[in-house]
Amino acid sequence: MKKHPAEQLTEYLAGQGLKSTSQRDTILKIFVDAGRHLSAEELYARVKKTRPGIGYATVYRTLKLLAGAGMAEERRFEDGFTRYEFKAAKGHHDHLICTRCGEIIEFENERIEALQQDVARKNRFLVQSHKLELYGLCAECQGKR
Amino acid sequence: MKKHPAEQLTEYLAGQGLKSTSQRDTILKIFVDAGRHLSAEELYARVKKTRPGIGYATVYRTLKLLAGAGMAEERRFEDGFTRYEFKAAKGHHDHLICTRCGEIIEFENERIEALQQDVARKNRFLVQSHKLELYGLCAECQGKR
DNA sequence: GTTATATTGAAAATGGTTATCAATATCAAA
DNA sequence: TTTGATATTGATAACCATTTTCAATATAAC
Repeated sequence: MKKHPAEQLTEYLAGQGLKSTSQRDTILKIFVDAGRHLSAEELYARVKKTRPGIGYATVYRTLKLLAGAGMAEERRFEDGFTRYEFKAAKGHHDHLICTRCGEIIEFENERIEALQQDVARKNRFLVQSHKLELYGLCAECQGKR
Repeated sequence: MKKHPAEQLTEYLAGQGLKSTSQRDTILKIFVDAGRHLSAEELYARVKKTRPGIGYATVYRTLKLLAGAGMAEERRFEDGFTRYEFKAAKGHHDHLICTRCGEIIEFENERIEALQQDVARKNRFLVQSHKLELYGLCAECQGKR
């Protein structure tokens, strides 16, 4: 019984004593519809098309808010850009990142996850989160020299 | 038959038509001696103690130079800081990062590496490099609530 | 030594992100 | 529904790590 992102946000805001605004609803909708791995700038560009009045700062603020609400995840890739990913109920996944065209492919591998736990255990380390990124060339870009 | 970092750098510079300077030698020495995972700022602070005359920009420039020479590796962790790691001949390794005290533990696991290749193969992806970071609490910090 | 040019240090510039602040919108209470 | 306390917004300034600029200086080849 999954809730729509919109109500999820509304409930979060109410619970925190924060207010619902049309800006937040708009940004969330565009963020969710856009798919994943958007930078603040990319999101801002899309938001502008629908609601030119919305400011840069509001996009940043909303992204932080969503991250706080557990609805978005902040990730820094090696290219130096911070991207946000809509966080549905689905489990953790990692990324293949094409260094040529920028394509990002998601994957999951529970055997890798299990081995990570082994490593952590050996180091008496309690894992809270992890990040695995494989950088290289996607199938298409391998042909392009 | 491994070369000293100093000569390694000298050879690289000569090969590129660049010049050896006392600043570069000093920064390299301090960087190598300091151990790993230094931010530019941390390195600058250490350099200042020995050679107060050396400027901020020169430290940044030298770090980039070393990265270009394959003697240093640039890494962006989730805390937002870029750190540099001296890159000896030793193989690739990954990191356990304590979110409380900042400690960074290195590890290697060839089974994980092998599984990564499997994942890449399935996606027809050619891996050039990768990054695996486990964030959590180190043994010491687990006790500290 | 001369000379061409790479390098340096200081300061200004850059670029992504965050803080400031007056104007405005939201929501609960009256 | 009007009011009032306060959260939010948009524009802009501020931040901060990193990079660039530029005149002065050091280096390496001649």
